[in-house]
Amino acid sequence: MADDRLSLVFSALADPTRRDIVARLAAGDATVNELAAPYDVTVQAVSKHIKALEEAGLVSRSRDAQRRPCHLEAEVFDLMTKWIERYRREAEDRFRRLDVLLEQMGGQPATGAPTTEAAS
Amino acid sequence: MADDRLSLVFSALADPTRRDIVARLAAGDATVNELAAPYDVTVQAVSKHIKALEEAGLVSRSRDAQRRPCHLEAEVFDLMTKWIERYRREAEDRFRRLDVLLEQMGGQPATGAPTTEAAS
DNA sequence: CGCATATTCAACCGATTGGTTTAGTACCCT
DNA sequence: AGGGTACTAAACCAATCGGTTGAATATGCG
Repeated sequence: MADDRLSLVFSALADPTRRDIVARLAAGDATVNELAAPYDVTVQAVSKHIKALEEAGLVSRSRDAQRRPCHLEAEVFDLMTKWIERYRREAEDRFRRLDVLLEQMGGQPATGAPTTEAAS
Repeated sequence: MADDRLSLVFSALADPTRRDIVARLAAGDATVNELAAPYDVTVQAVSKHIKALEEAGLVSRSRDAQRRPCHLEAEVFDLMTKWIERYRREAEDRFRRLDVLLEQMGGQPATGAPTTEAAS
């Protein structure tokens, strides 16, 4: 797998267990054991998932005795949203131009054309 | 790999070549051959990439003689942004509450606190 | 110290991935 | 019909993934 930041983030979130971990961390920091509890896989497997999230920059960890509390680094989400929004906007602009063109040609407007507050 | 929609979309975008294909499709529809041209992999490999994007719902295809023009379905991006924004918001709200709490306790405000127009 | 708890490391396993080559299908043109 | 172009399917391969078990490390507690 490519090791650039965006690839790491996307592939970290491609796994439902890891997305669930992120969702739970959004509600508050938690230790590996706490995070592992709800799943029916071993704590080692969860430890690996957390490591993947950490390498993607989505999670950071501190130390509290033998515990390693995990903390969600939500800023990394920006990297994704920026990428997504950029191309979504391009695609929608293009669609809108096409729509205008079709109207000028006297045809029906294209169906499902995104509006200015597209896909809120 | 999990086959729920969100997993398919995230893992489709975890590959830099596929992200590049999406970026190029945002500028306009293109055929498999056109898309494959810039990369130094075989057209079959690109065909597979496009299939992955298609299965994630990011790309649709029509038919034009022997050509199969690819079209970006930007609406699917919403699925991701919704997921991302939800947990980012939760995490930031939590961070802000902590920040307020620290101030009430007379300490320094936490550093790097997200503002209301967080990480623009 | 000795033991329990929390976490990681290492080795292994089957499934999946991204790539290849080779072959097949679909369509146009003469 | 025959041949070229665009694309997909199939079989294969090395690398990675998500999981396991078992052992190691780090810390707190009596």
